[in-house]
Amino acid sequence: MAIPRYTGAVSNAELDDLLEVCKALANPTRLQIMGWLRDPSDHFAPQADPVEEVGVCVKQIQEKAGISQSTASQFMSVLQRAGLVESTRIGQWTYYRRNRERIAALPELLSASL
Amino acid sequence: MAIPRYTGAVSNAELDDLLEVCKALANPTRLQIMGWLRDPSDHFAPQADPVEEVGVCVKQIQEKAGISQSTASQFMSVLQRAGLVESTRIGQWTYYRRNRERIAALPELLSASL
DNA sequence: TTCAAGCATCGGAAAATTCCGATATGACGA
DNA sequence: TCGTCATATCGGAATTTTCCGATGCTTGAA
Repeated sequence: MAIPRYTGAVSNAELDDLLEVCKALANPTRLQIMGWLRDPSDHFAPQADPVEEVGVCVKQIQEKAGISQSTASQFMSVLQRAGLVESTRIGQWTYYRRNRERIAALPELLSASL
Repeated sequence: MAIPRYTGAVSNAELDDLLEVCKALANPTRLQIMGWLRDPSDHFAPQADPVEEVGVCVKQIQEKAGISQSTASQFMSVLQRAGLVESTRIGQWTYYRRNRERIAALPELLSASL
């Protein structure tokens, strides 16, 4: 049984975490989407449920980004797995919104890692 | 001639910049290297020139990371193009060190973009 | 000048990512 | 119950990234 060695200021889990975030953001469209989600009502048309509460549905993101439906769905999954967005299913829609806590913690994670 | 439209809080150039940073960090080895460069003397053996001043030579990084010489050189180029490290050539060695200003500015860039 | 060390670049095989259309699932309305 | 809409997932072609060995360049010592 190997004894884990203390390797620095940041745990491996945190580094893996940061890596996932970087991979998720290492795509121009996904990075843009994150920007649009900062001010949803500025970038997306009105929809059934209030944008500011639940977020933006996949269809709106797909149209805005000019990508296929399947790609839009996959992109949002990638962002969600990285913890950058949260989702709520209401009826036939899945609404995505920024994960504010997580995003607010990123600068600190960055400062601690590089 | 198209008139550029104001599209939000962050310029396209800044987004491209952030994208390059994310791409550079979206690799486990490169991310690790950035961490090692925070405390070079803790992670690398002594070398001809003082680590704290000029940085770490490619050979040390290569050995620490367990990658080939060519890969080490390429990885450092990627990090440099993203602005994350600076280099100094002294004799036969190329020393790489963190770009402190740039790294210090990252949290703000991040906060402004997502 | 010659040799070796350190680094950068080239060429390419393998792996991962991108992004699509097709298809499946569940919700809603007629 | 059917058909439609929004979304998720599957399978795969195209592109990009990864990472290597081979090669070329520059420096410093002999």
